[in-house]
Amino acid sequence: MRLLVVEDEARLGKALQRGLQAEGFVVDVAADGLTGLELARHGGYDAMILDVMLPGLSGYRVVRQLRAEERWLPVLMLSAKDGEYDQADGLDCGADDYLTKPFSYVVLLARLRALLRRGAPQRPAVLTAGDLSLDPARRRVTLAGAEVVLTAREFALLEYLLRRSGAVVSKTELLDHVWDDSIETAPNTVEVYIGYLRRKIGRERLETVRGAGYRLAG
Amino acid sequence: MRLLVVEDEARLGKALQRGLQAEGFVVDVAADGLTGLELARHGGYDAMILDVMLPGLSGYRVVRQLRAEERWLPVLMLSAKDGEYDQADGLDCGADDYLTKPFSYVVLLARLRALLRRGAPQRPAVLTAGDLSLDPARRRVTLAGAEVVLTAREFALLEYLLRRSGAVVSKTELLDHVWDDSIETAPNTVEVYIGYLRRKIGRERLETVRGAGYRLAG
DNA sequence: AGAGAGCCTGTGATCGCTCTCAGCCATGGT
DNA sequence: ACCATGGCTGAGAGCGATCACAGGCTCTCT
Repeated sequence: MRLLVVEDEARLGKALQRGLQAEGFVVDVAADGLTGLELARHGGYDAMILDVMLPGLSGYRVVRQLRAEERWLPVLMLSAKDGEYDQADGLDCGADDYLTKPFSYVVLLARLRALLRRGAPQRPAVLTAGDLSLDPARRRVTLAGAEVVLTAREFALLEYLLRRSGAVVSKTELLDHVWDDSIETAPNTVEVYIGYLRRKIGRERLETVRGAGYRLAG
Repeated sequence: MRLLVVEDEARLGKALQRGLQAEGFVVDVAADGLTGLELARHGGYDAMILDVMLPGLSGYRVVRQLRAEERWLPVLMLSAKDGEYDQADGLDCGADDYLTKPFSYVVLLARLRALLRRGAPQRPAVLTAGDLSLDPARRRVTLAGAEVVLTAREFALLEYLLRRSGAVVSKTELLDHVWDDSIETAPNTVEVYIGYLRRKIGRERLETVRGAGYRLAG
């Protein structure tokens, strides 16, 4: 784990660096806001410990700037100010945690661990096959970059086919998984919706396997 | 946003509930560790405020159990113990933040906001989508720089949609997270409020996905 | 107590989606 | 080449989702 410590008070900076290195972290130290910001931008750190009172650029500004640039590395703020509004301001600027000096080293470590634990959020998978892609969360389908508008049923059908992309899927299987009341629904319904899909995503991508079902080009 | 408060001291629990509801949160309160754990498992909350000293099952155990079950909802711990090792223990059990009683309400709110931010896929202090921006801390919404005045419910709805910006959000999900008594409230209510929002922020920004829900232009 | 704001429900109209039906077409076996 | 089987498609009926409007209820502030 790589950490960036931005702290102008040399002694504290050194102490932090040594202590954190002893815990197995790789630690760089910057002594002012501007170099801190620059390093945070391009240093590839896993988290940042940021003093508020800095020469040049305050800690508040550093976080705000980082967040404005859509950089989301975890930031733990350090400050001598312990007023409730100072703390709230720091957090509302985009910091993830806030510690007031003097702080306990044990607490700093625990909070740092908590921050690192909450790593990058996993993004939901996007299903693709060739130039076709489907995003289940956004309910969006694109074909060679262009958006394709599908109805709810068409979407559900395509999603199922994409999950089995390349395999032959029978009409009964589709009725079971894409339609609610598979007994009541005629197999012809599937054929109809396959037809709709073909019109929207292109005929050649969705193959008929006579007597067996359908196959989406994988 | 749905919150779960687990606190056995009835007066503090009530006070928290009232205060947080005034901020637009949907808040449930549990008075002991076991019901708290059960609710956290299946309640679909966005975050949890958890007292350490609880009858039956301590707060430490509740978090540990939740994490063991791979449930990652953000947890803010409350405790009267302010020893550095108590704090470190709480965080190392899997809590995301730790506040010692007595705490400042302003700080609690700021830390809660930071926690919710961190849980979201993206985590700016101010939520934006295009020329629309919403500041949870200041309760302000601006559209292309001009302030938009929203009622409490409209604000909560927009905030939730913004946090899921780009994704399709179903009416039931909205009822769960933005409304208190989701069973008692008709889906039509959501439709009505979507209508209000559209009038205020512009029709084109808030798309209907028929049969699925609504999507805020991301 | 009264006024006003905000919140929710009920109703009716509209419109898009879903599915059925009936007939046509394609395929492959004889 | 012919037939049987299975697949495809255009048209349309019905239904369910969505939306807007209006009215009633409940709080809060004066």
